[in-house]
Amino acid sequence: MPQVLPALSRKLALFQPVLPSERLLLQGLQRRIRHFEPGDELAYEGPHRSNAFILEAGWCYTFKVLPDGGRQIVTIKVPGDFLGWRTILLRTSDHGCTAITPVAASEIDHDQLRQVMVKAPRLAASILWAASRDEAMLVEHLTSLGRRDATLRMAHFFLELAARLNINGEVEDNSFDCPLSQYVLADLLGLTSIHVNRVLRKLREAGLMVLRNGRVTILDLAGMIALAGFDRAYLDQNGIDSGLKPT
Amino acid sequence: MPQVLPALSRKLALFQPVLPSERLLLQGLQRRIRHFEPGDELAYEGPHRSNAFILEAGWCYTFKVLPDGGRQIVTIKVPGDFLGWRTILLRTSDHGCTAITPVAASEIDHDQLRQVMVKAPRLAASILWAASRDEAMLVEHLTSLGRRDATLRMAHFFLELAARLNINGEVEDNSFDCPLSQYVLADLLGLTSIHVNRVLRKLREAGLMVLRNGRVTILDLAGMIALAGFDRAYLDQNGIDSGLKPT
DNA sequence: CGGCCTCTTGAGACAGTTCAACCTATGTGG
DNA sequence: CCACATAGGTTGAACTGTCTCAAGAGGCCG
Repeated sequence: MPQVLPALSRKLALFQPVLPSERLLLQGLQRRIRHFEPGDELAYEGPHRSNAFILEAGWCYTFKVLPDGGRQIVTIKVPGDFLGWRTILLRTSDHGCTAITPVAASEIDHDQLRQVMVKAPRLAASILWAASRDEAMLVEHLTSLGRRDATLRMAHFFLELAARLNINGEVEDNSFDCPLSQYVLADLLGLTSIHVNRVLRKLREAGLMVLRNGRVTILDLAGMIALAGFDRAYLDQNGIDSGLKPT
Repeated sequence: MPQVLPALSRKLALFQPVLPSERLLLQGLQRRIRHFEPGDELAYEGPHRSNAFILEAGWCYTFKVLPDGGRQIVTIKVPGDFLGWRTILLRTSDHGCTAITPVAASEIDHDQLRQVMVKAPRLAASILWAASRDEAMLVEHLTSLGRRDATLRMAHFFLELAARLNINGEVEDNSFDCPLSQYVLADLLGLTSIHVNRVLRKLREAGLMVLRNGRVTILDLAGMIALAGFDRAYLDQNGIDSGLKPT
C-alpha cells in the first residue's frame, strides 16, 4: 500500500479540517498510482477523453501550443495539485501536461469522483475550494502577463511558488528546490530564455534572489515583495505563509 | 415575475438538456434581480464576503488593479455568464467587477446554491461544466497575453466573443453589438488604447473586421480564423458555432 | 457653450526579441 | 578514456513591437 495524500490533505486542511471519513474517501481516490519520467506527457491536447490526476510527487507543467510553434506554459504543478480536472466535464482536453521531474500521480476514476462529490458534500466543498484557488492563481498569472514587466513577473512567480511549496514543508532557510530550466521559465512568463537569463542576473545583482543549480534562495524578502507588489491574499492560505523570513 | 434564465439555460443545454425540474431550481436561484448602471461596481477587491451573480442582461468586466495603477481586465462577461462564483469558497474577493452597460443580474444565495449542488447532482454537473468552460477561456486568454502579438490577440478575442454571443442569438449577418471602448480592449489585451486603435485600423484596412459605433462586423471569417489560429474546440459548444458565415 | 469621453495620428523611446557565438556540465559510443 | 553530442546557461549587438508623450478631432450632455 503506497503512502498517499499528505500533500493534498495538508492543502485542503487550509480550507477546513479533513475529517477521518473524508481521509478515507481521498485514499480511495488515490489508489491507482502511475509513474512518469521527465518529458513524459500526462495528457495531450485534443478531443479525446483525458485523464485527471492528483500529483503526489514531482513537478509538471501544463501548456498550450500555437500554430506558429510557440508554447505557453499555463501552470507549474507541484505535489498536492490537481491535474487535468478541467477536462473531466469538458469534452476536449484544452492543454497538454508534461512531467518536469520523475512524477508519481494518482489517476482519478471519474465515476468514483462523482460519487464523492454527491455523497460527501463537505469534502466536495474542500475540493472546489482548491479548484477555485487554482483559478485565482491563473488569474494572477494572466495579470502578470498582461500588466507586469519581466522583472516583476519573475519576482511575483517565485514568491507565489514559495508560498505553495511551504504548504508541503519544502521551504527551508529562505530556499527551496526548483527544477525549472530557463526555457521553461521563459514559456511560463511569456519571455525568451535569453531575457529570462538577463532578468535573473538583474535580480541576483540586486541582491533579491538567486536561482542556481536547481535551487532558489530569496535573499531580500521585503525587497521582493515590494518589487512585485505581492499580496498573497489570493492564495487564501492564512494559516501558512511562504516560509520565507526577512533577513 | 421577471422573465428569467433564457441565456444561462441555453448555455447549459450545450452540455446536456436542462430538465423541467432543473429549470425550476434555476428559477429559484434567479429570483433576486438587481440592477446596475454603467460604471457601477458589482464586486470589489478585498477580504469581504463578496456576492455571486448570474448575469441576465448587459455586459460587465472583471479586473485586477496593480500597485502602480495599472489595470488588467480578466474577462468580459455577457448574459448567461456567472459572476464572482470563484469567491463563494475563497475567503477573499481576488478581483473587482464593473458594469459596462446597464446590467440586470440575479444575486445568488450561497445556501440555496449549496442545496442545489447537493440535491441536484445532474444540474450541478451542468454548472460545473460551465465553470470549467469559463476556466478554459481564461487559459486561452492567458495564452494570448503570453504568446500572441497584438493583432492575433485582437482577432482571437473577437472570434471567441462571436461564438459566445451566438449562444444568445446575438450574432446576425456576421455582425454583433459590442459596447467595449478601446480603453477596455486595451486593459483586456494587455496593450495601450493607442495601440488598440492602430491594430483595429490594421484589421479594418486588411478587410478582416470592423468595430465602429459599438458594433463589430467580421468581413473575412476565413482570414480571421487563419490569422488568429482560432480553434473553438476549447469552448466545447459543438452544437452551436460562432454564427459567422464565410463571405 | 464648455467639458468630457472616445477616438485618431505622429514621433521618439525602450523593453524585449532575434541572431549569433561561446561556455560548462553531463552523458554516450567507439 | 577520448571524441562527440546534447542540454542548459551566458553574453553581445542589432532590430522591432509596443509604449510614452503630445496634440487634435468628433460626439454627447448638462
